[in-house]
Amino acid sequence: MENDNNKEYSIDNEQLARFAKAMGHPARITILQFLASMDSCYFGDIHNELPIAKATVSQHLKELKDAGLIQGEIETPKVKYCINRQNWDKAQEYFNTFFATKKEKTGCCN
Amino acid sequence: MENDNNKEYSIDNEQLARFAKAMGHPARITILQFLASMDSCYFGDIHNELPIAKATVSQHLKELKDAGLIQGEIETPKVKYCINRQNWDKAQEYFNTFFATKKEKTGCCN
DNA sequence: AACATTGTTCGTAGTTTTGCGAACTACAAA
DNA sequence: TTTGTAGTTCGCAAAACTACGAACAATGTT
Repeated sequence: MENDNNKEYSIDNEQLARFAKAMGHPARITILQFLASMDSCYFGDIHNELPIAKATVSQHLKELKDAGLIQGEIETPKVKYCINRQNWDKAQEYFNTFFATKKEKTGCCN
Repeated sequence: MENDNNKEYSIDNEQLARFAKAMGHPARITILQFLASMDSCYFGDIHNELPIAKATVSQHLKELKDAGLIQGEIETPKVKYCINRQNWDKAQEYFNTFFATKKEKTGCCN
C-alpha cells in the first residue's frame, strides 16, 4: 500500500508562509521596520522612505494589510498606518517556533 | 530643500527579504521544517511529504538552495539534502533582530 | 466655484512564480 | 544491451507580482 501521508499543508505552515511572503520584498521589510520603530505614521512619511512611486507604495501597504501585519486608518486628509501588534506578535511566535525546530528524527538516510 | 533620504534598500533588508521570500510558500516551509528536524534526507523522501510533482519539488529545492537555506549533495543514485546550518542561523538572527525592533521614535504623526 | 492636498484605484506592461508532463542524464543491475 | 531508479531540466501555460502614470475620490482652502 502506498504511503498515503497527509499530502496537504498544515494551517500553521500556510500561515507562516503567508507572513513570510508578505515580508518577501525589501520595500515591505522597510515599511514594517519603519512602522515598528514608532507608534504610527502617515502614508506620506512611508512613501518618503522608499524609492518607489506612491501607487506602488499603496500596493505594498495593501499586501501588508491583507497579511494582517499592519492596519490603516483614515485621518482626513491623511491615512495613518501602524503595526497590527497582535498579528505581529503572532508572526514573531511563528518564526521563533519555526527556527527552534529540533532534530527529532535520525534522518531518513543515515 | 527636499528630504533626499537614502532612497535605497539596505543590504540587511535585502537579505532578510530574500530569506523571507524563500520561506514564502507552504511547500518550502514544509521542506525546511522537514529537513530541520533531521540531519539530512533524500529527494525522494522530501517529495513524499509533498502533494506536488517531482519537477515542482525540484524547483522549490533549487530556490531554497539559491537562497542559501539548504544544500544538496549527490550520493549516486540519490541526492541528499540538508539544512545549511550556517545560513539557517544567520536567517534566524535576521528575523530575531527584525522582530525585536524597538519603538525609538515618537512616530511622525503624534 | 476653482484649486490644492493626500492617497487609492485603474489600466497597462513586463517579469516572476508555480505547476505539470515529457524528455533527458547518470549510474547500476539484469 | 536493455531496463530500472533517482532526479534534473525543458517547454509551456496560467496566475501573481512589481511598477508606473493617469485618473479619481474626499476633504479643505482660497
